[in-house]
Amino acid sequence: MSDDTPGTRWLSADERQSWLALSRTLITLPAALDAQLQRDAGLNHFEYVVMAMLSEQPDHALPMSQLSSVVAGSLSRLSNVVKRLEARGYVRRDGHPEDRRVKVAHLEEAGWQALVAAAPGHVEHVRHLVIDAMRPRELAQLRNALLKVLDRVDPEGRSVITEPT
Amino acid sequence: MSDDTPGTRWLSADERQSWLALSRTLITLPAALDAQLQRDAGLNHFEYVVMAMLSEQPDHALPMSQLSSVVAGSLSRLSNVVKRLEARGYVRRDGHPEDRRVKVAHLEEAGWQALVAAAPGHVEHVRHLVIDAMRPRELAQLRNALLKVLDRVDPEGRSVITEPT
DNA sequence: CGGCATTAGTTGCATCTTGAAGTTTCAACC
DNA sequence: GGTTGAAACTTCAAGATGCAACTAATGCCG
Repeated sequence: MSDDTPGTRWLSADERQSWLALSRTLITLPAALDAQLQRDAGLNHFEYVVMAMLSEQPDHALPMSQLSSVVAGSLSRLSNVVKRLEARGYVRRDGHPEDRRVKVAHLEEAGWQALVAAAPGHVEHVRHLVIDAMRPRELAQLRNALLKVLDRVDPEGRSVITEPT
Repeated sequence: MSDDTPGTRWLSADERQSWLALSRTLITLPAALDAQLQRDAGLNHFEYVVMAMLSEQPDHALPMSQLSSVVAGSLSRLSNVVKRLEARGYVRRDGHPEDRRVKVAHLEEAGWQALVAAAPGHVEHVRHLVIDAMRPRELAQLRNALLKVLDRVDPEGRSVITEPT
């Protein structure tokens, strides 16, 4: 890129390399995750995350908008996904007794089963692609850096992710 | 997740936090990039990357399949995108004189102009979300970790990205 | 109470992506 | 030199996403 716009702070060679690595990861990794899950479990990554987050709630349930924060997706996207999962019998949507605007997504038994069936292969894959690809030290550094990015992307930071120890 | 499958090495708490941070980034950051570029330049991130990579070639041109490696996207996806860019007059596809199977994507003047117009805002945004969000040291660590991931995701490693210095 | 802004969620539409299948060209092999 | 296999692309149908518009319920404020 040319540097004829004095007002813009272009990236240094090092910064550019880092950005390219991240940019490439954003294009490549989701495709790899989707492919494995789709092939082995008939789910895409986002669907998996939605069910996984539900499964970690004490009662396997969460209102739609809270769920959308937890999975970091738009409410619109979540609504579509939950509709699909509901059609497969993986999830149910109940009304909320105290606030009739709220719909509570509830993981069904079949959804739990699908999750349990998909989890080992998925974890295996994640381990292979990320966790086992580097030393614990480097993994911690990765988390540290990504948390700073997430803080910029979503300043509200309703992230469930805790600070590194 | 339950640990009743002895054969699976589940993630430790630390590993899980790191994976969640990455997973969340994969969902969140592309949306942020697309939103800015779409709003300010009428391009999505992938379209931008395609034109940017073309612009960095000596002759502003590259065969489709080589381009698809450089941008790390599938050939099918690239074909669709280039067709759109061609319809806007941003790119042209020429035949290759020595191998008639090959189509060479060529960045047009209008595409170059669009890129030059979009770049400052995009770089600004990338700086804000990633580069300026952390210290140079941490940025280097981020790159180091992501390169290891990329090595697993695409073992062929036709990446143009060089090793950290 | 009556209106007004806000919150929760869904949906329609236009766009994008993917995966499979098809075309054309080249290379290799006997 | 024909056949077979692979490579380079494109295309099409099916599914996924985002945005904006919409409904509906709640909260608030005078």
